[in-house]
Amino acid sequence: MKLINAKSGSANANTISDALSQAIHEHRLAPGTKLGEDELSDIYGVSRTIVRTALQSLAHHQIVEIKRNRGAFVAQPSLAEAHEVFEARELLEPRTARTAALHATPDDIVLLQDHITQEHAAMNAGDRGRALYLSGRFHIEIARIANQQTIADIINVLIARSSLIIALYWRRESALCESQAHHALIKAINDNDGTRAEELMQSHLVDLHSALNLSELPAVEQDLKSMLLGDSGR
Amino acid sequence: MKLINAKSGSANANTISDALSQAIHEHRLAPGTKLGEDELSDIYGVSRTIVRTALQSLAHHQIVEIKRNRGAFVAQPSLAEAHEVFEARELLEPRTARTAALHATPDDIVLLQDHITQEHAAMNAGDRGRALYLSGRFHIEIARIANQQTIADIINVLIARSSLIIALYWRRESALCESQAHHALIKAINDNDGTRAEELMQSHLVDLHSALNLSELPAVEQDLKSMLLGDSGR
DNA sequence: GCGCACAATATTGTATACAATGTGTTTGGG
DNA sequence: CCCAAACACATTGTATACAATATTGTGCGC
Repeated sequence: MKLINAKSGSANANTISDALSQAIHEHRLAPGTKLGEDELSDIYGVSRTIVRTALQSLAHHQIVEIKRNRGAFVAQPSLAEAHEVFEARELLEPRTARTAALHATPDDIVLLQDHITQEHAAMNAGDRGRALYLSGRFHIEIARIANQQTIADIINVLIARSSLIIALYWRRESALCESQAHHALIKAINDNDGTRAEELMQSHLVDLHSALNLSELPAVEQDLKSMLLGDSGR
Repeated sequence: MKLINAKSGSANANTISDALSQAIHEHRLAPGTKLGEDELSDIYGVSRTIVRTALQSLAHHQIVEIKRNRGAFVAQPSLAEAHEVFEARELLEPRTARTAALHATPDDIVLLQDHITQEHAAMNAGDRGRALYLSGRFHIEIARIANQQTIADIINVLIARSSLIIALYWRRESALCESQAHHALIKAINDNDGTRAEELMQSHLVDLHSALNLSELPAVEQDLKSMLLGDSGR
């Protein structure tokens, strides 16, 4: 496992959980990956106490699963969870986008456009993981603009889980071109057109949701089992 | 501080956080109360390690605030947070109630009616705290019936925070008679009337939200300060 | 050679010891 | 008598030692 920000000697629980969270979000850590405590405490130069705090924090966000006496693993959301996450986002985000459109200041617009620019740059640089991370941040930014910190926190968690869901269930056929939808959203927000912003966000989320593969995929830990059971060629 | 379930010797982090959570929900622990680690580890007969895990869990749910080098305190949501929490609930719960109405089985109805009965019993017994706790569980139960575990988890957190908000900002004039609204909701759900369930939940939440005191209350910890500054009489 | 039981190892769970920080008290000076 | 600085105390933060559990490896019997 290779992680950035692995400075030795001066990391606290937040920096570790943030680093892991970002790594997961950018698909540098795949679902099912074991996150050993000793391993992480070596990497970050802190005791297991701190590492455990960080892992518990990630577990609360449901992007890490802690199995008793087995350790921490990057979560593998089930297909049911995947649908639930997007359904929750569809309840929260459209109305929040409406509010954001009514509250947005010129500075906010600049910030959002900056996001898009970076997103585009990452995409052109071939760094799909970073583009995905940035597109998630875009959604959180909208909740912040709506002056709804509580909803922003909830969306933050849902987006982290969405990243795992995309890693597991994304259909390769459908291209992940979020920047177009985001661009349209910025325009609606800039025009203070709440209704349009709400509609755009709604359809954007429906698009994402419908681009998921409907068939249940085998979990990484289950891969071995299913392969040994003979269906390796499928 | 006096807490139930204080068995010595066999508690894990979950039992402690659940006990504290319930105590907070039932208003046996007031906002601002200091939750000392040694104190809790004595009460539950475990080391501070376990207590800290429990407190961190509650902090993630935002019903406990951990101040670095100062300790853990029962959270004191600001008025802005209070509004945000109810706005989030208004986005999530009505639509979820609709789904529940369409999914509910006869067993579910029985379970909900059971809830109401207990709620009523607690109210008659003068145990307002327990009635409040049960009424919260009622809302979570609806999300469960809607087959939306993710949303149920979110609502669970929001309701815990709502309990703190009620403790801080409730107007005494307005009676807290939720069982009527809940009764009407059960009827709509029993009739599989999704639209009506959604409407009822919406108005129920608006009622709760509008029953908050609009003026910011002084935080408990600030009481001392403001008294020492001379405005003791206000 | 195969399967099961047992032992060795590695990893996590818990408790405790020590360090760091904040709080309250006491004492000295004005 | 009041204020301030320094000290003592209490509490939290972190690291480490030990215990419990799961996993892996080995050897014995069949």
